[in-house]
Amino acid sequence: MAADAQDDSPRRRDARDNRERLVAAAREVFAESGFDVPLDAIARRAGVGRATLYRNFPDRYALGSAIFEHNLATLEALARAHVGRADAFTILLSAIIEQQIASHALVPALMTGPTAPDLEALRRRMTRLLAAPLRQAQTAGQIRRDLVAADVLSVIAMVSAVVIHAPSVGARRRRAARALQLVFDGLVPRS
Amino acid sequence: MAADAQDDSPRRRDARDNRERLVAAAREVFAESGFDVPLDAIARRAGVGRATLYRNFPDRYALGSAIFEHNLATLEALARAHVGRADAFTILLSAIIEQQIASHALVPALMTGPTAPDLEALRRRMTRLLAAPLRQAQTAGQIRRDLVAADVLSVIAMVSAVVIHAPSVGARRRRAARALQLVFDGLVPRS
Amino acid sequence: MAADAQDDSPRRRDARDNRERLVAAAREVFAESGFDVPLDAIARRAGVGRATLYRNFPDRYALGSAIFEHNLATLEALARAHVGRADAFTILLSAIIEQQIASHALVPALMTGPTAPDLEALRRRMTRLLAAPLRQAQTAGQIRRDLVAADVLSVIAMVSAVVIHAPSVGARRRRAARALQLVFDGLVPRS
Amino acid sequence: MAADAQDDSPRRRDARDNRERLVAAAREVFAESGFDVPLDAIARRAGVGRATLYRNFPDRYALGSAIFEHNLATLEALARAHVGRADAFTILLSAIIEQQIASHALVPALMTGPTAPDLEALRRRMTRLLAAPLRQAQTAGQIRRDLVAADVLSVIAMVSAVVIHAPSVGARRRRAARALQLVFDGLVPRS
DNA sequence: AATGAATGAGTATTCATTCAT
DNA sequence: CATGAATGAATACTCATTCAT
Repeated sequence: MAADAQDDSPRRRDARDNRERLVAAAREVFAESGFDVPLDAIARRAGVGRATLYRNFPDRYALGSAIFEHNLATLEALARAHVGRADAFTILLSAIIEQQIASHALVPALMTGPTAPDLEALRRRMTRLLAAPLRQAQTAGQIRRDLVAADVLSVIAMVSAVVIHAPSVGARRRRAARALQLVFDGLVPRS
Repeated sequence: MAADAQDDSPRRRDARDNRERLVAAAREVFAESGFDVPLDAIARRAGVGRATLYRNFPDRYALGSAIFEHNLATLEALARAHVGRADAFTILLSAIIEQQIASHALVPALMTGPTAPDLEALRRRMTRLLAAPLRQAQTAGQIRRDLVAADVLSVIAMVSAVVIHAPSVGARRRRAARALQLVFDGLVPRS
Repeated sequence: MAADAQDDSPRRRDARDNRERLVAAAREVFAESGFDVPLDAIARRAGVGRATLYRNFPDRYALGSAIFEHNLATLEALARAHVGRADAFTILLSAIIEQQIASHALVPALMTGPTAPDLEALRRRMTRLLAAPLRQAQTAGQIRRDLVAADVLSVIAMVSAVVIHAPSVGARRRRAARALQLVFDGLVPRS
Repeated sequence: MAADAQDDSPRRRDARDNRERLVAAAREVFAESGFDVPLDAIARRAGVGRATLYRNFPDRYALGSAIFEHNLATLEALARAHVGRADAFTILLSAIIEQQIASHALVPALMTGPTAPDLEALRRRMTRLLAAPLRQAQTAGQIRRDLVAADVLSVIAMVSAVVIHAPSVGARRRRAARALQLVFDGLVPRS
C-alpha cells in the first residue's frame, strides 16, 4: 500500500490518470448539474471517450462511490493528523459538512440508488473514522454520552438536507452553521 | 361539510374525480418509485389516459405541487382543530413528519425542480401555519425563544433527510423519532 | 335556391351560424398559422366545441374545401356583375390573385391532400367562370389566342407560388404584381 | 476527381457514408411522401438508427437544407462545365426545373420552415450561379434586359408550383414545359 | 487500450377523434 | 344538438450502452 507510486509502465500511468480525471470531472459535473446528469457530460469534461468511462466505472453509481471513497480517504488523513487532539471531533465534523456542501447532490442520490454494493463498507469506514474522536469528545463532556456513531451519521445527513437547496456556497455555509447550532443546542430551552 | 351536493357544473364532476384520482395515484407512485417515475405509470394507476394527465397537470412538478398543496390543506385543518391547545405545536410537527414519511421523495424533488412557481407561496403558508403554535410553545417554555418558523422548516427538512433512506415505514418512524429526540435535546449534554 | 332564407327554425339557424363561424375561423387560422394548424385552434376561434366542428366538417380538407367554395362563390358574383365588360378578365384575375394573397396556405395544401372529392368540381366551376371573360379578352387582342382556361389556372398557381413566402401582405402584393408583369409580357424580348 | 483516396481520418469514412446515405434517403422519402414524413422513415430507409440521424441533422430542416445544398453543388458544377457557352442559361434553367420536379416537396417546405439559418446563403449562391449566364443570354437577345436574378428565382418558383400537383413525373415534365412556354412568351400576343 | 459513432429502448408530448353528459 | 373531457395512436427526442476502428 505504501509503494503504490511511480514505478508503473506509462500505459498504466495513462490509465490511472484517466480514472482520476474522470472522478474529478464527475465531482464537478454532479455538483453543478445534479446526479442525474448525462454521463456523456462527464466523459466530455474529463476529455475522455465514452467507453473509457464505462471501462473504469460500470455505472453512474460506481462513479458516485469513487467520489465518496475519495472524500473518505481525505477525512481519514485528517483524522490521522489530529489523533488525540481535544478538538478532533469538531474538526472532523466540520470537514465532513464542508464536503457535503461541496458534493451536496451525491449522498442522497447514492442512498436512493438501486444497489450500492460497497456503500455499506464505506459507511463502516465512516463509523470507524468517527468512533475515537467521538468517544474523546464525550469524555471531555462536549457531547452527550448516549450518542453513537450512527447518530453522528444522522446528524450529517440532517445538516446536508438543509444545505442541499441553498442557491450558493455561501448560503449553504450559513445554513449549515445554523443547523449545527440548532442540533448542538437542541430545541428545548436549557434550564 | 355543509352540503357538498350538486357541484359546480354537470359534467365537471367526472373531471374533478379524475383530477383527484390523478393526485392520489401520483402520491402512491411517487412514494413507491420516486419522483423520477414515468408519468405513464401515474396515468395508468389512475386509470386515466395519458393526455388527461397532461390536461390537468402540465408537468410532473405541477403534480408534485398538487400533492404538497393537498398535504398542506390537511395540516391547516389540523391546526384549526387544535387552535389554542397547549400541545398544538407538537401535534402539528408530528403530523408534518408523518407526511414526510409517507411522501418522502416529494419535497427534495420539488425543491430541486426547475420551476417551482407557487412553491414559495406554499412555503409561506407553511410558515403561517406554524407561527401561532410555535409562539405558544415558546411561551409555555417548551421551545427555545430564539427559534423562528424558518428554523422549524429546517428541522422538518432534517428529519425528512434521515427518514428518506430507511427501507420500511416502520424503520422510517423509528429513525424519525430518534432524529427528533436528538434535535430536541441537542448534542451537548444538559447541565 | 331563391328562398334559402329566413324561414328556418331557430335550431337550424344556430346550426348554420355555427357552420359559417367555423368557416370564417378556419380562414383566419389557416392564414395565420398555415394549413397544418390543430383543428382545436379553429374550434376555439369559432367559439364552438370540438365535436361541432366534426359534425359540420368530417376532416380538415372539408373545411378547406368550404373556404375555397366560398371564395369561388364570391368570384362568381363578381363575374356576373361584370358580364360583357371589356376588362372582365383582368378584374377577375386580380380578384383571384387577391384571394390567393389572403388565403395563401390553402390551395397548395388542398392540392396535396389525400383525397379532395369535390375539388374537381370546384376546379370545373373555376374553369367555367373564366371561360367567357377569357374568350372576350382574346377577341379584344389582350390575350394570346392559344391560351386555354387550364393555362389560366396554371398562371394563378404560379403567381400564388411567388406570393406564398412573402412575410407581409404588402410584400405579397408587390411580388404578385411583378410576377404578373413577367408572365404577361414574357421573358423573351418583344420585337 | 483527382484522388479521392485515403480521406480525412480512419473511422470517419463510415460516418460520412452514413451522412450521405441519410441525405439520399431523405431525398427519396421526401419526394415520395412529402416533407412531413416521420423522420423514422428516413432513418429506416437509410438503414441507420434514429439517433444517428439526429446526430447528423439536428432537425428535419437541416436535412432539407442538406438536400438543397447538394442540388446546388450539382448545378454549380454544371455551370462551370458550360461557362461561356451560348446556351448556358437555358441549360441551367432546365436543370433547375428538373431538380424541382424531382424534389418538388422540398423548396416550399423549406421556405415555410421556422428556422432557415443558412437558407439565405443558399439563395445567394443560387443568385451568383445564375448571374453570368443570365447576362450572357440577355446580351444575346434571348432574354429581356430588365430581368434580374431574383426574377429568375421567381420563375423557378412559379414553374415548380405548377409541377407540384401533377401525379407522375411525366405529367410534371409536361406541365413544366407548358409553364415555361407561357412565361417565356408571355400571355399578351406578340406584335 | 482509447475513441466516438451507432444503436434502440424508453419517455414525453401532441392531436385527431370519440363519447358521456 | 352542443359541449369539452377523455382517449390512445403516432411522433419526436434523449441517453445508456455497445462496437467497429
